[in-house]
Amino acid sequence: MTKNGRYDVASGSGSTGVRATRQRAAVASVLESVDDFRSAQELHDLLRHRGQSVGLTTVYRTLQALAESGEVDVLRTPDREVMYRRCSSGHHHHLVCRHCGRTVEVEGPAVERWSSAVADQHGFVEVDHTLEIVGTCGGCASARR
Amino acid sequence: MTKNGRYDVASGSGSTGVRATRQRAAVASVLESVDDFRSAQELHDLLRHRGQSVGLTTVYRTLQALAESGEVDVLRTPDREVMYRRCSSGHHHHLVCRHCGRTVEVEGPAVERWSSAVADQHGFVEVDHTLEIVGTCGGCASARR
DNA sequence: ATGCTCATGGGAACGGTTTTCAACTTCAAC
DNA sequence: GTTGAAGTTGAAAACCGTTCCCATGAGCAT
Repeated sequence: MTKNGRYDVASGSGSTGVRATRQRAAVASVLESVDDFRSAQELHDLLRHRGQSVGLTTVYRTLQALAESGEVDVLRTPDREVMYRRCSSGHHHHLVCRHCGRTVEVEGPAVERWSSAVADQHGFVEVDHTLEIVGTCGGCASARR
Repeated sequence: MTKNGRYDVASGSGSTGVRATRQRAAVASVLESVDDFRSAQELHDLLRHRGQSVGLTTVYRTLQALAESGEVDVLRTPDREVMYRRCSSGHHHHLVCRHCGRTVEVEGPAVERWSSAVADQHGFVEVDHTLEIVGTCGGCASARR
């Protein structure tokens, strides 16, 4: 929520060649202002309407970087679009409303244990998993009744 | 494994306008002959090499139909490709090798219970979920050691 | 201020998937 | 067996999210 022109992105190190730019700050800030999953293109549009235009290419690059460093969560919609959302650190899953996109982060220690047990049983190693729960949230359910 | 030209696809009804064609039989049969996930394009190639060419468009259409009717499972790779695999009926999840694609179907009643409980807790209804476990299978693990 | 290096962004390229549409099959009815 | 209505096919073009190219621009240590 910085009001002036100041910003700081990944304010750390100084040795690794990662630079603080207006664009990265803008992407980080727009992510901060929404709390559901958004596609790169939607974020690009939001930025334009805010008067903080950032090239689409840059939006993609920045989101990828953020995803890689674990600062945003990634979700793939059925229509092959990738959605992003700032997230809390640590491993978690999502409960997403299929209508409005409302998202709740949930943890499932039991699931973690179960999946590694199953993998083990079948001789799989370096196991990873994806789990997303989609449904209709309370609001949307009453709205469309 | 029909040796002659005969085939039958969705041999039923007769009233709903769905027809038995060489192409649909070919797609069904190639799916029968593989047991890992394959992309539409891979299946299209396999068919060509078998001398049972089917247009790519038709392969896509047929796979979509099969997926819709629950006769094949669908998986989306990180690189936005959709993979298909014939599957057993009923709800299940997959343990997939990230290197060779080897796939094991697994069931997780605990996961089902957990996810619907979580959804309930947050007021979500009509809940669905996706869970895929990816890892390196025993074979690939030793091969790349 | 300078310069080295990294970052940006418009436009072209990519690639999986879907659409278009005219020619072709299937199959129920005769 | 023929016919004809309706479903099916497939080559090529369109689609569309994403990535690449590369000339220009901007951070930051000096």
